[in-house]
Amino acid sequence: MNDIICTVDVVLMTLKDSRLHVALLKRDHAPFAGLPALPGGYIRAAEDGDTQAAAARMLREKTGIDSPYLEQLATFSGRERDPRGWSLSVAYYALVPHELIERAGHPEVTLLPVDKVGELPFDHAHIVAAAVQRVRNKSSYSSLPVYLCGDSFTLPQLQAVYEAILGEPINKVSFRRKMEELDMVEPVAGAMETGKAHRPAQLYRLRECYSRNLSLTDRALNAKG
Amino acid sequence: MNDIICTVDVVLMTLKDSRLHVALLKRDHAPFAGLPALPGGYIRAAEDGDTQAAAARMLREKTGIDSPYLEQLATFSGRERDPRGWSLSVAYYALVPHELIERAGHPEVTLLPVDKVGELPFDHAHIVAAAVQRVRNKSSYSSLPVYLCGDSFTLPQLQAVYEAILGEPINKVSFRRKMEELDMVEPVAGAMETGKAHRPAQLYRLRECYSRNLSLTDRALNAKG
DNA sequence: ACAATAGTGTCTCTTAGACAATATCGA
DNA sequence: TCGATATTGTCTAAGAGACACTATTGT
Repeated sequence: MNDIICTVDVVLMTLKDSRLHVALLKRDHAPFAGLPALPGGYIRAAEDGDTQAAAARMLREKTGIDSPYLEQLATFSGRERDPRGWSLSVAYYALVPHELIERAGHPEVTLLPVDKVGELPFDHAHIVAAAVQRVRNKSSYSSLPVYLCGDSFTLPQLQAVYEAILGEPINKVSFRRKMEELDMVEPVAGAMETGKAHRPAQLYRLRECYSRNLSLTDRALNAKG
Repeated sequence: MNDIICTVDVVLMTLKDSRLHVALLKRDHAPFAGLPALPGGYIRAAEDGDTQAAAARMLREKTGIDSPYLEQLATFSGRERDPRGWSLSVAYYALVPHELIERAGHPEVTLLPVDKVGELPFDHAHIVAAAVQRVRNKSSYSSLPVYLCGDSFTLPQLQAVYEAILGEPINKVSFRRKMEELDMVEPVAGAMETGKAHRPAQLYRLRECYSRNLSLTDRALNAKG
């Protein structure tokens, strides 16, 4: 009665060498078996409560990661995108610290810089591009990038993360003012980053209340006009 | 093989009496036959190129409207939202001038203020709420509201539209500066709004290049902090 | 002339960015 | 002490909002 292929795909992103990377997996089934593609698969009505749950399951099964942040990106559909026929994929995106991927220890996961993705099966290159655009845009007015950091981090580190995503330097004073205003991080009392040959930096952590929700601002981080 | 119900739903909105309204239709099939709900229905793989085309078809068939602006909102899914079983609905939203709905002449279309929607079948109330939030948010930094105006309009009229959507007054000077900066409207040479007992206002129209694309700004229209 | 709203000039206040001064570590 | 980077203070410039003034219509 219903001849539509229903899938979810997840764009798992992280920061490595100060550049945004996307996680790809070699496909083990046709079509496009053997080619790297986004982790994804069929929605299983029997076991998935909704598409969000399906995406979380896919991420867990294929990469071993349980991401705190997993947001719906958009739905991609059409007759041409899958050689098997009319298909529909609900795409999600997740941001995690690099260590989390290492620790999950799924060696078949490969990380590719988002600007080096090139051709991918289906319309996955298109989905990745949409995800990157969403992350860039959302990072400019929210706390989204903290999900790329570990449990604790210094403000200069966090600023470097923002700069890596946005692709341009941010004024230090403005950045600190903005973080203050967003009120999303708090200093870890007494914890400093030591070992460097210079003044130690205060360690911060994400406030509990924002562990799965973003902190938003109506004024972008850097407005060049 | 695939037991997922695939549908699209459209949140068609307009401005009436300076308030945002949503178009609802009485359902003529079960489930919830007879109740007002969003225009929507099954995706037809045979005739719809993708979900966007399906949404446009739905809007055309059920309301007689061909909206210049039709954007994907999000996908709503789950086991519980439809009594028939696990379902997935790709939701779209459209903004049109009130006259366009009148002129289409589908009398079964009823307009309800978005804050008076109350209970609706499926999770349609939820979808409407998401659409309203999206429109409010997007209106604060883009030319989205011009789709609610007719072919030509005065700047005070347009400002009133923005104020109706955002729910708060906007500074007149700032608004005009912003419209200038967005560069999305152009004066219609020599055309003025006459007949009122005061100085006539210049008529404007949307620039050709923005007829189906938004003009964006990185600084919100009104920032209260 | 008067009421009413359109359109513009300008002042002030807020906020972003530049710059620089101070602080604190390891070597 | 020196080199390096963290953190903070302050000045300047750009943009937003307040206010008021001028313009143009119908009555």
